[in-house]
Amino acid sequence: MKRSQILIKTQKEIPADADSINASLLTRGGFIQKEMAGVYALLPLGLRVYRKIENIIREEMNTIGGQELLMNVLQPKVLWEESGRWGKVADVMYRVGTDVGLAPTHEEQITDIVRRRISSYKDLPAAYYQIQVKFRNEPRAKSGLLRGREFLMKDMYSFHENEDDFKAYYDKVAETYKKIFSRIGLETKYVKASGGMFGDTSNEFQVICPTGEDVILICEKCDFAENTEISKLKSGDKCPKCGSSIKSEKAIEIGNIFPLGDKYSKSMNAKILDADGKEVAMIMGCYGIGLTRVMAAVVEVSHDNNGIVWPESVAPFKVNLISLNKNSEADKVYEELIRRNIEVLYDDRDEITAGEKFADADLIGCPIRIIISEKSLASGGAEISKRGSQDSEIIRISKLINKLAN
RNA sequence: CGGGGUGUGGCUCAGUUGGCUAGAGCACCGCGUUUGGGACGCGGGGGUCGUCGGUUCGAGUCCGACCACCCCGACCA
Repeated sequence: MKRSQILIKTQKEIPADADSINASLLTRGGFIQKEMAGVYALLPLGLRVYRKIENIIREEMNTIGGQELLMNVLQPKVLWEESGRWGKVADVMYRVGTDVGLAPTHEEQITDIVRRRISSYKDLPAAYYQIQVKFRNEPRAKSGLLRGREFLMKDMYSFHENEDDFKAYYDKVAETYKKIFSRIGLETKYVKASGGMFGDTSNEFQVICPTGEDVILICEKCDFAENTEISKLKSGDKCPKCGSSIKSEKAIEIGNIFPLGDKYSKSMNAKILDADGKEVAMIMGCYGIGLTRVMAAVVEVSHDNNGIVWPESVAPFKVNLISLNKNSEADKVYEELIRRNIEVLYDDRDEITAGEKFADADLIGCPIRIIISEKSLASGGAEISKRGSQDSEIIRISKLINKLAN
């Protein structure tokens, strides 16, 4: 993609209403545009990052047998009355007229879909997921993409004939979540937490970060971790698992998995016949990842004074190619990269000073920067450097493409 | 939803005790000079000063209501 053709308008100034690092850098870099509190549009650059995250999640969900489907934003009141949540979630659910609401989550609808199609233990276990927009009327939206009123989420729901089967799948999902976040470049803690809307305990995936809203207690040695909202421990206590010291850390919750038991299957009459011909309520679990929140979390933990430092797996482009002094060599390299399917953002703009191109490249944060200029050509080729590193080297143009291809 | 703060070109802001054609920087358009860390000169375009009402000879400026955004709290599937 040529820089002169893509809709990016970087800005030097921090937006007056940017309340967080992610809002500031993503806005300045041209990834997002705020429309109102908690509502952001993904611009072409932001959408590219979002798609990378989405594809990683989709791939991993498919690997553990998740079947993708797409449910609805508009939710009928009658369904939510069945589960008894129409009144309960009134605060977070946007209403459209008197009988319709905008979906903040989809337990009701997935249960409705499954109960009308599955009536035998032979069809279980099963897991269904979607990647879709959610609406939650947050009393106070804040922190850019971290707490929005409209946001993108992957939510999966699993159905089982018994608790044991559910538990095995739950653990499998937890493992897969770890893998997903690690592929995205985020190190997570697996944290015991309250069930929030559902009342039971749940497990959260937290990224330790000073700008996080949550406070978690973690063991310095082992993997013990609890959210302070449910923990009886405090910083300095002994770890109940290994006896080491517990410390508290601020963190961002990017994923949350819940055992739902038979809460929805019972209230909504989602039953199957088991092997003995006995009618039982299905056991359910639900598993969420906030995609836009993940995007924000990456920025919160991976940036420097000059801008974002994207992990390669979710970077909008792998390479940021910069041409100085208008030269045909850079054009040729660009064409070759495109031909070889290497994602490249080519800063081909004339009448833009070198400093401005460098500043833009740092702000946008692609992992690899290549400069082709009179100076670089005179020293033997192209200058290549990694975002976040001061080091750079000159590489012959003939070798450049192969180096980038792997 | 309680307490506080802020609303002035696309962005960041200035605007004195109310005073006549509302400013700067960035961005944008034109011409020229520049070209390895957010260049410079000259010339341009772009504004219902959040909205509505009030006070006044006169309101960006004072008063009231409302709206929006931000902060602290409550809330957070």
